Amino acid sequence: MTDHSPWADADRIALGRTAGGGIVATALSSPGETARRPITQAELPAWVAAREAEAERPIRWVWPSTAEWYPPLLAAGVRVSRCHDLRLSHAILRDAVPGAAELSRAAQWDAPDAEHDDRADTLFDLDVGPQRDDLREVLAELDRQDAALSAAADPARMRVLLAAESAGALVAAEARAAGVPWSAERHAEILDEVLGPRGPGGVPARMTALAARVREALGDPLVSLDSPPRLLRSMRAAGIRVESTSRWELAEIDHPAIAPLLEYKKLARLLTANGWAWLDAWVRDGRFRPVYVPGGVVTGRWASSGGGALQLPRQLRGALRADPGWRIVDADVAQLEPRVLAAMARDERMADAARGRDLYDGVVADGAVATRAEAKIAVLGAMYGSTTGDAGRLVPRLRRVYPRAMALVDRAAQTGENGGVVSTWLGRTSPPPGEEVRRAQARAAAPDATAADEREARRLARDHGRFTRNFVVQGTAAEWALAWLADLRLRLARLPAVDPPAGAPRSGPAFARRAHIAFFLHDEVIVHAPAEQAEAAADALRASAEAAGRLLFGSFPLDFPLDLAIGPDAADA
DNA sequence: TCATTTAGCGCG
DNA sequence: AAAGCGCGCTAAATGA
Repeated sequence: MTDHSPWADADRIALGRTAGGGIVATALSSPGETARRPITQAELPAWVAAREAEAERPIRWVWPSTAEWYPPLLAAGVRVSRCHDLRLSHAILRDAVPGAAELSRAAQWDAPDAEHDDRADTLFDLDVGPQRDDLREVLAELDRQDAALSAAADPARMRVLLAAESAGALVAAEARAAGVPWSAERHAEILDEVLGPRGPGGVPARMTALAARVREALGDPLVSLDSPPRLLRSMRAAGIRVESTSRWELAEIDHPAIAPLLEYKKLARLLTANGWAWLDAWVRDGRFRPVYVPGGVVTGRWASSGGGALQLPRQLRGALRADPGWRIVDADVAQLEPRVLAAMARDERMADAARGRDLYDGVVADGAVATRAEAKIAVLGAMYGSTTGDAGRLVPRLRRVYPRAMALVDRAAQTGENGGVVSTWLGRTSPPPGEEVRRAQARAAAPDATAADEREARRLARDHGRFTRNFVVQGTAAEWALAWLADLRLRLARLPAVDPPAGAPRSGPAFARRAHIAFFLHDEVIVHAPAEQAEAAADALRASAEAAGRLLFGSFPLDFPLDLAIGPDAADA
């Protein structure tokens, strides 16, 4: 490089706004700011793309919020390689670094992202944006975060966490822009097959028929099956002794009304949650576009808002359909959470049980329990804090065989029960016990406390202990998954662009021209890939899983095997 | 009448 | 009515 452009040399480029609302970029290198430039809204995508192209090493774009700043770039076909999401990083550092008082005071960073409107051409909603989008504030917050990072318990791990969290935000925006390839035709077929044709008022014929059978069996020709209180009264009148109308309780009952009622509930659920109305509202042009909310769960998992992206019933998986000439490459990690637990605890015996096979089979082979089903109950029970029933009986046997892993979750539970804070492998911290817990403790400690007060306080403390027990595992699993996604998106981005099918529009998001992440759900990734890149995408998924394990846990001998399938070409299906 | 809570069930 | 963690969504019930 002869030219030494400050932009090409920059480690980070921060984006913000001037007092007048214009966009301004600054180049940041280790000594400080090296260049500043105003950019119009219209030229921003091309300018960003040019910086990405000329950079000597990957640029990290620093911006207030990926959810607000990235979608317009994606709409213009521009991707970035890395970013630092100030809002997401703020939330992590604020809670994880005890001395980060300045971050706590900068409360404007606690406000949620503005809803991005796909149709609007404004970058964001101005009543949320200006205060933290102001470039001076962006740079001030970045300074605060850099300082907090240095003060973190383990700055190196925290740096990985912030990078992973930010990369996740990029994936969320990209996956939404790409959409899940979804066959509305196939979805409607499934609805027709399962629910039957829609009768008067839009009520499916099979539901009407089942409801009639239930009412007949109850001897109550008018009862509404959709109202739990009325249904409960009607069932009791018919001599059925139940406390609720939930499925798990009804399943125990022997009565002619039960079978059709359970079937009715199943259909009603499909109709209301993912029926024709859902199809209408959420599927357009062959794509389902859920709104992902990175960092939306306290543990660091993503949440979603709208469309129920995280609850798509297995029943409808058949509607997930690749474009002609493309393939669905679907991968999920087998037993992610117990694997992560084994690695965190450095429990080599548990890692041995997991390596190269189904972890539950390994637990059986270790003689801890007799069957795979028991192993699953025991392992989940250990991570969730079960104390009764089968799990209560089986968990102690696990404690003898995997003392290190069990000690880790037991300690996390004890800390939470005592009102303490626990943290994930990379350093995300659990929220302290809430108001309700503290009030109950205070009541139980008062001189006039009753036995009931004390029981209530202990119950709430144990509830919080189960939460912190699970937090360390669920949260670290979320970190592993973010690392997997982050590495995967960069690998996929290196695949060559393919020509769109003849007649297809040649413009549009550049990433739709190659294999890309189309869906993510805690431990599962769906890649939509041109047929000729399907194998490369599968290799990338596996290589990224391997890389994520090494990034978090170094040389600890544990693998993260994927259940991976390449779907059929649409034409074969 | 509208806003909030509850019951129930889908996902990991 | 959950035991045993974390979510979102819908319709009905309840509260204001």
